[in-house]
Amino acid sequence: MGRADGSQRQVSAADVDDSEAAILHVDMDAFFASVELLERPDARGKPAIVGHAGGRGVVTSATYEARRYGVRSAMPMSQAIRLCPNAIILPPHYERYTEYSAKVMEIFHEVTPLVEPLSIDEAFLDVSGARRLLGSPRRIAELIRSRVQEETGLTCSVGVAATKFMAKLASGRAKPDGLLVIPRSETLSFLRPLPVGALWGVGASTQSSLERMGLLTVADLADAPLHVLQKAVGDASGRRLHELANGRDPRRVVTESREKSIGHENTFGTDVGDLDVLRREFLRLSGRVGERLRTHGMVARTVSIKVRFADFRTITRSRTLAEPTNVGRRLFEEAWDVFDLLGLDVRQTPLRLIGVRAEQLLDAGGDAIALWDPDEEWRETERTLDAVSARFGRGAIGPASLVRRSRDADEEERDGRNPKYVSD
DNA sequence: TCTGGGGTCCTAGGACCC
DNA sequence: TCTGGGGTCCTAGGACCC
Repeated sequence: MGRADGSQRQVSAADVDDSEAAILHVDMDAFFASVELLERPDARGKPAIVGHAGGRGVVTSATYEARRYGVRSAMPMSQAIRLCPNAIILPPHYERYTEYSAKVMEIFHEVTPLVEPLSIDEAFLDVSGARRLLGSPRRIAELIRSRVQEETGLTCSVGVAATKFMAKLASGRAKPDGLLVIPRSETLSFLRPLPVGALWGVGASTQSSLERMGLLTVADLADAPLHVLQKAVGDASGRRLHELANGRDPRRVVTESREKSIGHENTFGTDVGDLDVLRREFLRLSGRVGERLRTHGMVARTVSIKVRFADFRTITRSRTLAEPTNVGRRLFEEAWDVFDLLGLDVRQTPLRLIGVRAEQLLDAGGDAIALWDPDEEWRETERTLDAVSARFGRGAIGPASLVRRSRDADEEERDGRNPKYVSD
C-alpha cells in the first residue's frame, strides 16, 4: 500500500518510554482494498474502491489514493464514483478477507495469547507478559508489523499505549503503515487538544449535542463536572466519556466473548410491495439465522424483525418465545406473525429492507434441543420435526426428545475425546 | 447524496413481584 | 384512601462501531 502523501512514515523514536505501555492496537490498512490489490497488481498505486457499482451499495473499503478524492467507507457508491470517476471498482470477496484475517490473527497469537479481536481487521494485544521473550512493546510492535508484511504482503498500523483507548488512538494516528507509541506520561497532553469526536463512542449526534453546550475539546470534557455530561448524554455514556477524557480506561484485553445476537438483513434492489416476496425473504433470512445458531450450538429466546420503509424510517418488533429455538422454521413463524401484526399495506408502502435477528442466546447444550450437525440444512430439521409431531403430536418435541447433548460433552471435547451424544 | 450488513450498548416506560 | 421503593423482564428505538 502506498501512503496518502509523500510524508515521513510515523514511527516513534526508539528511545520513547514504552515501559508502561503494554497494550497494542493493530489495525490493517485499507484491509479489503489491500487484499484485493494482492491479486490486482495493475490497480496498485491507483484509486480503487471495494463495493458493487450501481444499485444501493456503499463503499466497503477504499485505497488511500481514492480517499484523496474524498471517498470514505460507508459512503454510497454512487457518491463515491461521482467524487472519483476514474476509480477502479473491485467487487468484494469476503472469504479472502476471512482467510487473511485468520493469518494475521495467528501471527498475533504467536506473540501473546492475550489477543482480543475487535473486528475482522483489528485486534488488541496485551504484551506485558511477552517482554522477557520478545523485548519491549515497541520492539514487539515492529516485529508484528514486519511479520504481517512478509507473510501476507499487507501493511498494518500499530498503536502502543497504556490503555486500549489510547492504543487505538495511536494506531489511527500512525496510519497508514506506521507505528506510534504514546508513553503513559504523555497520555493527557496527547488527549486534551483533540476534538470531542476523537473519543470512542462520540459520533456525529453526540458531538453536536456536546458542541451545543460549548464542549469542543477533550479537555473541555475532562474538566466538566460529571453530572453535566451525564445530563447531556446519559448516565453511562457521561461517565465513560469523563473517564476516557481524563485518560482513564480500565478495560482489560479479553480473549473470549460470546455472541449476544445473530441476525441477517437484506436491502432489496428496489423496494418490495409483494407479500409473497417478503414472506420468502423472511423464510430465507430465518433459515440462515437458524443455521448459524446451530453451528454455534445455541438457541434463541427472542426473535426480532426489522423493517425499513422507502423513506428510511426503520422499526423493529420482537417477541420472546416460550421455548427457545434454533430451528429456522420456528424463527420464521414468529417473525412472520410479528410482521403480520404490524398490519402494513405493503402495496401502498413498499419496503426497502427486512431483517431477522435472534436474541437472548442460550447454550443449546443440556436441556434444550440441540441440532449439532452444522452442515444439516434447516429444511431437513423442519422435516424431522414435522414427522415427529405428526406421529407423536407436538408435545413430543421437547427437551427430552430427539438428540440431546450430554452436559459433559463440552469438557470431553476439550479433553480431546469424542463428544458424547445421548438419544432418548 | 441518498444512505450495507454485521453487531454492541444504553435508555425509557410499563408490567409485575416483593 | 392514597400511595412506597427496588428489582427484573420485556419491548422499541437510537447511537455507535467496523
